[in-house]
Amino acid sequence: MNSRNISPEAQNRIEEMLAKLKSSDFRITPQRYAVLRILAASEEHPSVAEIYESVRAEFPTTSLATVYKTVSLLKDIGEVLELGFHDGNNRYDGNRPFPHPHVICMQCRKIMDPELAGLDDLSAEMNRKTGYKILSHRLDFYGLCPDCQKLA
Amino acid sequence: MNSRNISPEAQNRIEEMLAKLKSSDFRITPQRYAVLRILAASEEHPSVAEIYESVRAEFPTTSLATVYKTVSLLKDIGEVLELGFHDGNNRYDGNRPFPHPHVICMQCRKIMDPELAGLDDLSAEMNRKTGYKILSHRLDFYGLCPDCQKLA
DNA sequence: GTTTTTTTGATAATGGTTATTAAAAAACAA
DNA sequence: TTGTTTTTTAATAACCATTATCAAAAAAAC
Ligand SMILES: [Mn+2]
Ligand SMILES: [Mn+2]
Ligand SMILES: [Zn+2]
Ligand SMILES: [Zn+2]
Repeated sequence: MNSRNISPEAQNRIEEMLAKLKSSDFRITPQRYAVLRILAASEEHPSVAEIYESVRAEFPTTSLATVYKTVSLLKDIGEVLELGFHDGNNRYDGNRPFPHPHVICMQCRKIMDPELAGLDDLSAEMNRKTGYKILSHRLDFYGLCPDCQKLA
Repeated sequence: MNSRNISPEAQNRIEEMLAKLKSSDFRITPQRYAVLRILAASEEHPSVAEIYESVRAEFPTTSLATVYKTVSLLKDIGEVLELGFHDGNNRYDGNRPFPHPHVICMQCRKIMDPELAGLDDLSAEMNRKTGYKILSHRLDFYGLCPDCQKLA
Protein backbone atom coordinates (compact mmCIF):
# COMPACT_ATOMS: atom_id res chain seq x y z
CA MET A 1 0.00 0.00 0.00
CA ASN A 2 1.53 3.33 -1.03
CA SER A 3 -0.83 6.24 -0.48
CA ARG A 4 -3.76 6.32 1.89
CA ASN A 5 -6.45 8.63 0.60
CA ILE A 6 -4.38 11.34 -1.01
CA SER A 7 -6.76 13.74 -2.68
CA PRO A 8 -5.98 15.01 -6.18
CA GLU A 9 -5.40 18.50 -4.80
CA ALA A 10 -2.98 17.20 -2.19
CA GLN A 11 -1.20 15.16 -4.84
CA ASN A 12 -0.91 18.30 -6.89
CA ARG A 13 0.59 20.24 -3.98
CA ILE A 14 3.11 17.47 -3.45
CA GLU A 15 4.23 17.73 -7.07
CA GLU A 16 4.52 21.50 -6.79
CA MET A 17 6.60 21.31 -3.64
CA LEU A 18 8.87 18.65 -5.08
CA ALA A 19 9.36 20.71 -8.22
CA LYS A 20 10.18 23.81 -6.20
CA LEU A 21 12.70 21.92 -4.09
CA LYS A 22 14.35 20.54 -7.20
CA SER A 23 14.44 23.88 -9.02
CA SER A 24 15.97 25.44 -5.91
CA ASP A 25 18.74 22.82 -5.90
CA PHE A 26 17.69 21.10 -2.71
CA ARG A 27 17.74 17.34 -2.41
CA ILE A 28 14.59 15.35 -1.97
CA THR A 29 15.40 13.11 0.97
CA PRO A 30 13.02 10.58 2.51
CA GLN A 31 12.69 12.81 5.56
CA ARG A 32 11.83 15.86 3.49
CA TYR A 33 9.40 13.88 1.40
CA ALA A 34 7.63 12.64 4.52
CA VAL A 35 7.29 16.13 6.03
CA LEU A 36 6.20 17.58 2.72
CA ARG A 37 3.52 14.94 2.22
CA ILE A 38 2.01 15.61 5.62
CA LEU A 39 1.94 19.34 5.01
CA ALA A 40 0.35 18.89 1.62
CA ALA A 41 -2.32 16.45 2.81
CA SER A 42 -3.32 17.96 6.15
CA GLU A 43 -6.10 20.52 6.34
CA GLU A 44 -5.50 20.95 10.06
CA HIS A 45 -2.61 23.43 10.06
CA PRO A 46 -0.36 21.06 12.01
CA SER A 47 2.33 22.08 14.44
CA VAL A 48 5.94 20.92 14.19
CA ALA A 49 5.32 18.52 17.07
CA GLU A 50 2.38 16.99 15.23
CA ILE A 51 4.33 16.71 11.99
CA TYR A 52 7.16 15.12 13.93
CA GLU A 53 4.83 12.53 15.39
CA SER A 54 3.36 11.65 12.01
CA VAL A 55 6.75 11.41 10.37
CA ARG A 56 8.05 9.13 13.07
CA ALA A 57 5.14 6.75 12.54
CA GLU A 58 6.63 5.69 9.22
CA PHE A 59 10.22 6.87 9.67
CA PRO A 60 11.09 6.31 13.33
CA THR A 61 14.66 7.57 13.26
CA THR A 62 13.79 11.08 12.11
CA SER A 63 15.05 13.88 14.33
CA LEU A 64 12.97 16.77 15.59
CA ALA A 65 15.64 19.14 14.34
CA THR A 66 15.22 17.78 10.84
CA VAL A 67 11.50 18.47 10.93
CA TYR A 68 12.17 22.01 12.08
CA LYS A 69 14.73 22.50 9.34
CA THR A 70 12.51 21.03 6.63
CA VAL A 71 9.51 23.12 7.60
CA SER A 72 11.70 26.19 7.71
CA LEU A 73 13.15 25.37 4.30
CA LEU A 74 9.71 24.93 2.76
CA LYS A 75 8.72 28.23 4.30
CA ASP A 76 11.80 29.94 2.87
CA ILE A 77 11.10 28.76 -0.67
CA GLY A 78 7.50 29.92 -0.33
CA GLU A 79 5.80 26.54 -0.23
CA VAL A 80 4.50 26.70 3.32
CA LEU A 81 2.75 29.45 5.25
CA GLU A 82 3.78 29.86 8.85
CA LEU A 83 1.26 30.93 11.47
CA GLY A 84 3.41 32.06 14.37
CA PHE A 85 1.95 32.32 17.86
CA HIS A 86 3.82 33.87 20.74
CA ASP A 87 2.65 31.16 23.11
CA GLY A 88 4.72 28.67 21.11
CA ASN A 89 3.09 25.94 19.07
CA ASN A 90 3.34 27.55 15.65
CA ARG A 91 1.12 26.11 12.97
CA TYR A 92 1.72 25.52 9.26
CA ASP A 93 -0.33 25.49 6.09
CA GLY A 94 1.11 23.59 3.12
CA ASN A 95 -2.03 23.89 1.03
CA ARG A 96 -2.25 27.64 0.69
CA PRO A 97 1.24 29.08 1.04
CA PHE A 98 0.06 32.68 0.68
CA PRO A 99 -1.62 35.10 3.09
CA HIS A 100 -5.23 34.18 3.78
CA PRO A 101 -7.59 34.58 6.75
CA HIS A 102 -7.95 31.97 9.47
CA VAL A 103 -10.51 31.13 12.14
CA ILE A 104 -9.02 29.87 15.37
CA CYS A 105 -10.93 28.16 18.15
CA MET A 106 -9.76 29.59 21.46
CA GLN A 107 -10.63 26.36 23.25
CA CYS A 108 -9.44 23.42 21.15
CA ARG A 109 -7.04 25.39 18.95
CA LYS A 110 -8.59 24.08 15.77
CA ILE A 111 -7.73 26.30 12.79
CA MET A 112 -9.74 26.57 9.59
CA ASP A 113 -9.55 28.39 6.27
CA PRO A 114 -12.79 30.32 5.89
CA GLU A 115 -14.05 31.48 2.54
CA LEU A 116 -13.94 35.24 2.66
CA ALA A 117 -14.40 37.83 -0.05
CA GLY A 118 -13.41 41.46 -0.34
CA LEU A 119 -10.09 41.49 1.46
CA ASP A 120 -7.53 42.01 -1.26
CA ASP A 121 -8.63 45.61 -1.63
CA LEU A 122 -7.44 46.34 1.88
CA SER A 123 -3.76 46.16 0.99
CA ALA A 124 -4.24 48.80 -1.67
CA GLU A 125 -6.12 50.96 0.82
CA MET A 126 -3.22 50.52 3.24
CA ASN A 127 -0.69 51.62 0.66
CA ARG A 128 -2.67 54.78 -0.02
CA LYS A 129 -3.46 55.74 3.53
CA THR A 130 -0.27 54.89 5.40
CA GLY A 131 2.52 55.24 2.87
CA TYR A 132 3.72 51.79 3.82
CA LYS A 133 4.61 49.48 0.95
CA ILE A 134 2.50 46.49 1.94
CA LEU A 135 4.11 43.14 1.20
CA SER A 136 2.05 40.76 3.28
CA HIS A 137 -0.70 40.54 5.85
CA ARG A 138 -2.27 38.31 8.42
CA LEU A 139 -5.88 38.08 9.49
CA ASP A 140 -6.95 35.81 12.34
CA PHE A 141 -10.42 35.50 13.80
CA TYR A 142 -10.67 34.10 17.32
CA GLY A 143 -13.74 32.40 18.67
CA LEU A 144 -15.38 29.10 19.50
CA CYS A 145 -15.84 26.37 16.93
CA PRO A 146 -19.23 24.65 16.63
CA ASP A 147 -18.03 21.63 18.61
CA CYS A 148 -16.76 23.68 21.55
CA GLN A 149 -19.93 25.80 21.55
CA LYS A 150 -21.98 22.64 22.10
CA LEU A 151 -19.82 21.59 25.04
CA ALA A 152 -19.99 25.01 26.70
CA MET B 1 7.38 69.66 37.08
CA ASN B 2 4.79 66.92 37.08
CA SER B 3 3.74 65.93 33.56
CA ARG B 4 5.75 66.40 30.37
CA ASN B 5 3.43 66.86 27.42
CA ILE B 6 0.61 64.56 28.34
CA SER B 7 -2.09 65.00 25.75
CA PRO B 8 -5.70 65.27 26.87
CA GLU B 9 -6.46 61.89 25.28
CA ALA B 10 -3.59 60.24 27.10
CA GLN B 11 -4.69 61.88 30.35
CA ASN B 12 -8.13 60.49 29.73
CA ARG B 13 -6.78 56.99 29.19
CA ILE B 14 -4.82 57.26 32.42
CA GLU B 15 -7.99 58.11 34.32
CA GLU B 16 -9.82 55.20 32.71
CA MET B 17 -7.11 52.73 33.57
CA LEU B 18 -6.85 53.97 37.14
CA ALA B 19 -10.61 53.71 37.54
CA LYS B 20 -10.62 50.17 36.17
CA LEU B 21 -7.84 49.12 38.49
CA LYS B 22 -9.69 50.59 41.45
CA SER B 23 -13.04 49.05 40.52
CA SER B 24 -11.30 45.69 40.13
CA ASP B 25 -9.85 45.98 43.65
CA PHE B 26 -6.25 46.28 42.62
CA ARG B 27 -3.95 48.72 44.32
CA ILE B 28 -2.47 51.66 42.50
CA THR B 29 1.21 51.43 43.31
CA PRO B 30 3.90 53.80 42.07
CA GLN B 31 5.21 51.04 39.82
CA ARG B 32 1.82 50.35 38.29
CA TYR B 33 1.16 54.02 37.85
CA ALA B 34 4.45 54.46 36.00
CA VAL B 35 3.81 51.54 33.64
CA LEU B 36 0.26 52.64 33.05
CA ARG B 37 1.30 56.20 32.21
CA ILE B 38 3.77 55.02 29.63
CA LEU B 39 1.22 52.75 27.99
CA ALA B 40 -1.36 55.52 27.91
CA ALA B 41 0.99 58.11 26.49
CA SER B 42 2.95 56.12 23.92
CA GLU B 43 1.74 55.80 20.37
CA GLU B 44 4.59 53.45 19.54
CA HIS B 45 3.22 50.14 20.77
CA PRO B 46 6.14 49.65 23.17
CA SER B 47 7.61 46.32 24.18
CA VAL B 48 8.01 45.25 27.79
CA ALA B 49 11.73 45.94 27.53
CA GLU B 50 11.05 49.48 26.37
CA ILE B 51 8.49 50.07 29.09
CA TYR B 52 10.97 48.69 31.60
CA GLU B 53 13.62 51.13 30.44
CA SER B 54 11.27 54.11 30.64
CA VAL B 55 10.03 53.13 34.07
CA ARG B 56 13.55 52.75 35.40
CA ALA B 57 14.39 56.27 34.27
CA GLU B 58 12.21 57.69 37.00
CA PHE B 59 11.94 54.65 39.28
CA PRO B 60 15.30 52.91 39.15
CA THR B 61 14.55 50.05 41.54
CA THR B 62 11.66 48.63 39.55
CA SER B 63 11.97 44.99 38.61
CA LEU B 64 11.43 43.57 35.14
CA ALA B 65 9.06 41.00 36.62
CA THR B 66 6.89 43.79 37.98
CA VAL B 67 6.60 45.34 34.55
CA TYR B 68 5.61 41.98 33.09
CA LYS B 69 3.02 41.47 35.81
CA THR B 70 1.59 44.96 35.49
CA VAL B 71 1.28 44.75 31.72
CA SER B 72 -0.33 41.34 32.07
CA LEU B 73 -2.71 42.64 34.70
CA LEU B 74 -3.76 45.57 32.52
CA LYS B 75 -4.28 43.15 29.68
CA ASP B 76 -6.42 40.90 31.87
CA ILE B 77 -8.72 43.73 32.92
CA GLY B 78 -9.07 44.76 29.28
CA GLU B 79 -7.12 48.01 29.42
CA VAL B 80 -4.24 47.00 27.18
CA LEU B 81 -4.11 45.19 23.85
CA GLU B 82 -1.33 42.67 23.43
CA LEU B 83 0.27 42.14 20.05
CA GLY B 84 2.07 38.84 20.44
CA PHE B 85 4.85 37.86 18.06
CA HIS B 86 6.39 34.43 18.05
CA ASP B 87 9.87 35.88 17.65
CA GLY B 88 9.52 37.35 21.13
CA ASN B 89 9.35 41.10 21.63
CA ASN B 90 5.61 41.41 22.11
CA ARG B 91 4.17 44.89 21.75
CA TYR B 92 1.39 46.66 23.63
CA ASP B 93 -1.24 49.27 22.90
CA GLY B 94 -2.67 51.13 25.88
CA ASN B 95 -4.56 53.65 23.78
CA ARG B 96 -6.91 51.34 21.93
CA PRO B 97 -7.42 48.23 24.06
CA PHE B 98 -9.71 46.56 21.51
CA PRO B 99 -9.00 44.73 18.24
CA HIS B 100 -7.89 47.04 15.46
CA PRO B 101 -5.62 46.70 12.43
CA HIS B 102 -1.91 47.45 12.51
CA VAL B 103 0.80 48.22 9.98
CA ILE B 104 4.17 46.78 10.83
CA CYS B 105 7.46 47.74 9.21
CA MET B 106 9.43 44.56 8.54
CA GLN B 107 12.70 46.47 8.80
CA CYS B 108 12.55 48.84 11.77
CA ARG B 109 9.60 47.14 13.50
CA LYS B 110 7.67 50.39 13.77
CA ILE B 111 3.97 49.74 14.34
CA MET B 112 1.17 52.13 13.51
CA ASP B 113 -2.61 52.29 13.81
CA PRO B 114 -3.97 52.94 10.32
CA GLU B 115 -7.39 54.37 9.73
CA LEU B 116 -9.35 51.65 8.03
CA ALA B 117 -13.04 51.35 7.26
CA GLY B 118 -15.26 48.41 6.45
CA LEU B 119 -13.79 45.75 8.69
CA ASP B 120 -16.39 45.24 11.39
CA ASP B 121 -18.66 43.52 8.87
CA LEU B 122 -16.16 40.73 8.52
CA SER B 123 -16.83 39.24 11.95
CA ALA B 124 -20.50 38.89 11.11
CA GLU B 125 -19.60 37.29 7.80
CA MET B 126 -17.36 34.87 9.71
CA ASN B 127 -20.16 33.90 12.06
CA ARG B 128 -22.45 33.13 9.16
CA LYS B 129 -20.02 31.23 6.98
CA THR B 130 -18.01 29.22 9.52
CA GLY B 131 -20.33 28.57 12.43
CA TYR B 132 -17.65 29.91 14.76
CA LYS B 133 -18.76 32.35 17.43
CA ILE B 134 -16.28 35.12 16.73
CA LEU B 135 -15.05 36.91 19.86
CA SER B 136 -11.98 38.74 18.63
CA HIS B 137 -9.70 39.18 15.68
CA ARG B 138 -6.31 40.39 14.62
CA LEU B 139 -5.27 42.05 11.39
CA ASP B 140 -1.65 42.91 10.71
CA PHE B 141 -0.22 44.37 7.53
CA TYR B 142 3.48 43.84 6.91
CA GLY B 143 5.58 46.09 4.74
CA LEU B 144 8.10 48.91 4.66
CA CYS B 145 7.46 52.25 6.31
CA PRO B 146 8.18 55.44 4.37
CA ASP B 147 11.50 55.97 6.19
CA CYS B 148 12.81 52.50 5.41
CA GLN B 149 11.69 52.77 1.81
CA LYS B 150 13.88 55.84 1.40
CA LEU B 151 16.91 54.03 2.79
CA ALA B 152 16.40 50.96 0.58
C1' DG C 1 37.37 4.16 -6.59
C1' DT C 2 38.22 9.33 -3.98
C1' DT C 3 36.80 13.88 -2.82
C1' DT C 4 33.43 17.41 -1.99
C1' DT C 5 28.99 19.02 -0.70
C1' DT C 6 24.71 18.43 1.48
C1' DT C 7 21.87 16.60 4.99
C1' DT C 8 20.85 14.30 9.16
C1' DG C 9 20.56 13.34 14.18
C1' DA C 10 21.81 14.41 18.77
C1' DT C 11 22.30 17.76 21.86
C1' DA C 12 23.59 22.32 23.74
C1' DA C 13 22.38 27.08 23.73
C1' DT C 14 19.07 30.87 23.34
C1' DG C 15 15.90 34.23 25.18
C1' DG C 16 11.44 36.13 26.16
C1' DT C 17 8.23 34.87 29.45
C1' DT C 18 6.48 32.64 33.72
C1' DA C 19 6.92 30.69 38.38
C1' DT C 20 8.71 30.98 42.92
C1' DT C 21 9.51 32.98 47.20
C1' DA C 22 11.16 35.95 50.78
C1' DA C 23 10.89 40.80 51.90
C1' DA C 24 8.36 45.14 51.73
C1' DA C 25 4.16 47.76 51.61
C1' DA C 26 -0.49 48.49 52.31
C1' DA C 27 -4.95 47.42 54.37
C1' DC C 28 -7.30 45.93 58.29
C1' DA C 29 -8.36 44.93 63.24
C1' DA C 30 -8.25 45.68 68.03
C1' DT D 1 -0.81 52.82 68.46
C1' DT D 2 0.39 47.87 67.71
C1' DG D 3 -0.23 43.55 65.76
C1' DT D 4 -2.28 40.70 61.98
C1' DT D 5 -3.53 39.69 57.31
C1' DT D 6 -3.36 40.51 52.44
C1' DT D 7 -1.24 42.30 48.49
C1' DT D 8 2.67 43.57 45.87
C1' DT D 9 7.45 43.85 44.78
C1' DA D 10 12.19 42.38 43.58
C1' DA D 11 15.35 38.95 42.54
C1' DT D 12 16.16 34.90 40.45
C1' DA D 13 15.28 30.17 38.93
C1' DA D 14 12.65 27.48 35.72
C1' DC D 15 10.33 26.93 31.37
C1' DC D 16 10.16 25.52 26.61
C1' DA D 17 9.68 26.09 21.68
C1' DT D 18 13.07 27.19 18.63
C1' DT D 19 17.84 27.75 16.88
C1' DA D 20 22.76 26.73 16.67
C1' DT D 21 26.42 23.51 16.65
C1' DC D 22 28.90 19.79 14.89
C1' DA D 23 30.29 15.10 14.00
C1' DA D 24 28.49 11.26 11.29
C1' DA D 25 25.98 9.71 7.26
C1' DA D 26 24.36 10.17 2.60
C1' DA D 27 24.46 11.85 -1.83
C1' DA D 28 26.69 14.09 -5.65
C1' DA D 29 30.71 15.21 -8.24
C1' DC D 30 35.00 13.88 -9.94
MN1 LIG E 1 -4.74 28.12 6.10
MN1 LIG F 1 -2.62 49.90 17.96
ZN1 LIG G 1 -13.03 24.15 19.40
ZN1 LIG H 1 10.71 51.08 8.92
